[in-house]
Amino acid sequence: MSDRIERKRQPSGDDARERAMRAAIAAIAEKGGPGGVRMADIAARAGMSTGHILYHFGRKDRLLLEVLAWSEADLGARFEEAAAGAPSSTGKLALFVRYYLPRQQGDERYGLWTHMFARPQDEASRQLLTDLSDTWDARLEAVVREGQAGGEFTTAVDPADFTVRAVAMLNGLSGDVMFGRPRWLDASADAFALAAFERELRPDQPDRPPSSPAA
Amino acid sequence: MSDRIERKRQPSGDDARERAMRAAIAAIAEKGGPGGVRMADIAARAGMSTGHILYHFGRKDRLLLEVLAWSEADLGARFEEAAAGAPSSTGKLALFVRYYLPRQQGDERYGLWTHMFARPQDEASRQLLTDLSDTWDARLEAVVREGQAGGEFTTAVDPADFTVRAVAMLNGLSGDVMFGRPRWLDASADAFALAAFERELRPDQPDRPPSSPAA
Amino acid sequence: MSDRIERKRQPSGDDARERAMRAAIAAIAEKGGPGGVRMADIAARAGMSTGHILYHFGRKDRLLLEVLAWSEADLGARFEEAAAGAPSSTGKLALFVRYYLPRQQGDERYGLWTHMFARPQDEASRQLLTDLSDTWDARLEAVVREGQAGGEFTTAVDPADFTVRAVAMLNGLSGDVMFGRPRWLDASADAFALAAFERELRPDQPDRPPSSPAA
Amino acid sequence: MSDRIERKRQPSGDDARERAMRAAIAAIAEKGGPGGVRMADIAARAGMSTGHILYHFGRKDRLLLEVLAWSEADLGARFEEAAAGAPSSTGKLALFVRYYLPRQQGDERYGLWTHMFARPQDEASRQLLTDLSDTWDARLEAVVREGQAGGEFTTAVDPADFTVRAVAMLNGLSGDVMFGRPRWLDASADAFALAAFERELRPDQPDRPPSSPAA
DNA sequence: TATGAATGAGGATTCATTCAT
DNA sequence: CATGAATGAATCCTCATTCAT
Repeated sequence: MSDRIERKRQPSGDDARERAMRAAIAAIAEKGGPGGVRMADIAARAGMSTGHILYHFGRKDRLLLEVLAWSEADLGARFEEAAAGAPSSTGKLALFVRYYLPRQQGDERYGLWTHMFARPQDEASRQLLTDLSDTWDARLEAVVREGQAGGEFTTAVDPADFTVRAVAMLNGLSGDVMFGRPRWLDASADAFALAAFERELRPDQPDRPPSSPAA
Repeated sequence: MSDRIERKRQPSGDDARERAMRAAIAAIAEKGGPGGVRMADIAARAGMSTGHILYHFGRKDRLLLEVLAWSEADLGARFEEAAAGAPSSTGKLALFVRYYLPRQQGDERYGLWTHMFARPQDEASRQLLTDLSDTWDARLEAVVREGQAGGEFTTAVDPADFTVRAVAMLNGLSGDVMFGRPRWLDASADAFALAAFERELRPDQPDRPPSSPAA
Repeated sequence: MSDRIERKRQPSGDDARERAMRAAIAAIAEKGGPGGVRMADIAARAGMSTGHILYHFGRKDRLLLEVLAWSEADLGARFEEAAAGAPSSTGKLALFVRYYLPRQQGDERYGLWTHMFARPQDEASRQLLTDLSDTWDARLEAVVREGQAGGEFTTAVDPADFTVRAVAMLNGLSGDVMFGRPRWLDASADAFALAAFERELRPDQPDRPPSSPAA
Repeated sequence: MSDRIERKRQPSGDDARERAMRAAIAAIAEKGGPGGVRMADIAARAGMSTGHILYHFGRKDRLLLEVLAWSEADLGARFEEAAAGAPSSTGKLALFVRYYLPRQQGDERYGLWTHMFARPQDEASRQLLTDLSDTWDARLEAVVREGQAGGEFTTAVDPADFTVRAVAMLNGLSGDVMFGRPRWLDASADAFALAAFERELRPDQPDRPPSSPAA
């Protein structure tokens, strides 16, 4: 994917790369978005010079892109590990929602996504972004198929179609959560989404009432 | 709502205000987003000085916010007019989708939304943004309720809950479309969304197959 | 020539333009060349902000170009005024040499010339530079033709050809003088050039010996 | 001369030095001047690290200076070899002009000269530059003297004086050619200069008309 | 010799915003 | 209302040079 991926864990310089990325994430969280972060903020946190950071990443947007890819890869791995230990597909579905939605208003991932999505990218970056998105799609679709195969989920739902709708909804919900839409201040977007998914995938379950926030 | 709304159609200065807003919309479309637009671009297009524009709007973000409110109000009005002439609730649903989703990659509305959502706003602005969103929610919910009342849509669906899910999905889809996610290059996000909504609201209809892009 | 020329002497802003140009000349002289001058130096000297200077000139090189044009126009005017008062063509020739050659090692004109000549310019700038050069050529050629018409100079010399050679030589000499080539430390490049020109244009004059520095 | 000159052709490191210098020349030609060339460009072309290049040359300007000296020495040697085989002094004169003037707009020598002349140098560098210039002067003067001794050139011309004038003119012409002064786009600066020199050194020759570009 | 990571000063340029007129 | 001159903070990025290995 990224042309740096295969160089990970190189003796010396990759330590610097990783430190820079960690610093960037922290700085973004603190400043409330990638736009508010200056290279100097990141450099200061990482304990290196801006020049050194640029030496590794070339330009700010490239750093941001790599940070996004890196943190998404990390989150994805953690999701998969958690999912591997889940007892049921329903459990995996719940984990997907939990890992995918932003945890809080300051969540740095979402800001990174919108920042990168917002501005025109070179083709390689667009591809990376697309790959990142597709990977999450694939994870969800796999959960659905597995649930169907195991008889947990109805086969009346087309997994691919469901996935597109579900991820789109999750993305939309993410925006609301990040903005602090009042609705999600006292209700859980997590629970809301999960309930909706379950109603569709497990229609015969004892009826949960439609979740509250919409009321 | 906005402290300017009530001054609309006032004799003189509103002409300038409107010219500025139209210019802003055009400039945003041309530059591909509010971030790429300078006050000077807008001023040039509007045929006035930047100073004059700021005289009316105070600061750039305020202008942008008013532009968003203004263009959403306009779009909403056009939707309602169109919906009023639609023969069925299903038709209104289709119109909602059509008006709500961005028409194309350069659509200036979406950029405006994400721009405003992205950065910390004063409370008044947050409220305006929330109102704007809520208004669209209300429009969709009204369509659903009307369809249920008329027997067109199933009453098994909770209108409020459906609305939240539907709008979230539409928002997520908007992001994909604006980014140019390959999936929506050859398939219609409009049709995809509409099909999904109809399957849920009119479950007994002759089965449409799940729409293609997800396949 | 410059698209600003006609706006000279405008009430307010042109004062700023001129102040900026004067400041630039002084700064260049002090720092020993345009390369060593920062916008901030110029701004400080002019008593304005760098932003204000860029507001008028757009970018550093444009400022430098206008400074060159402005100072050359001024020097040219002063030459022409002096020449008008000269009793003979020989006198005018001497004045040409005196005005054209750099007066000293720190002369800001020459640095400006080489700076602008050195880097790739847009077509408009190239044209301006060419015009500036051509104007000096024309001045010298006029002196020669006048001298021939008045019988002071031999008509055996082709004025256009002579001019090209003479100006080229003067340019080459300028480089030597600015570099501080030892030869011109104790001898006068002025006198050397003038003697050469006179030998060619007034061949029957009592023989001056070839000027010393070449010895 | 240079404190490195005597180490030339030393076993190991001189290979690296020479590779670096060749790379520098190529890079300068490509980037259109020494200013546009980064150490990294040179290093990449030479297949070594910037660190290694600096290890050999200490600083960029020093490298540039050595490149100039090296390429001038080479050019001078080639001129002398060619001149040795020329049948007449007139032929040698033509060769001098041909070797001395820049061959084309991108000629890397001229850019190097002006780059080094432009900025303040330490005394050793100034001396080297002066020596380099003087060497060319001496070459031309020798040709003139030889032509006079052989009866080819008139003895009415003082060789030293002529040389100073001729080289200055050639330098001035070089600037014009490098800038792309329109005059020399369709006419040959070579021919123009040579004609002028011949008219002076061989006054009784069947009259060539003054060369065209000046017309 | 050779590398390349690391530095850090340097500097132009951008633009929203202010304000005198 | 309207202008546009003036501000000046904000910041990315460049690149020669150093230095530990």
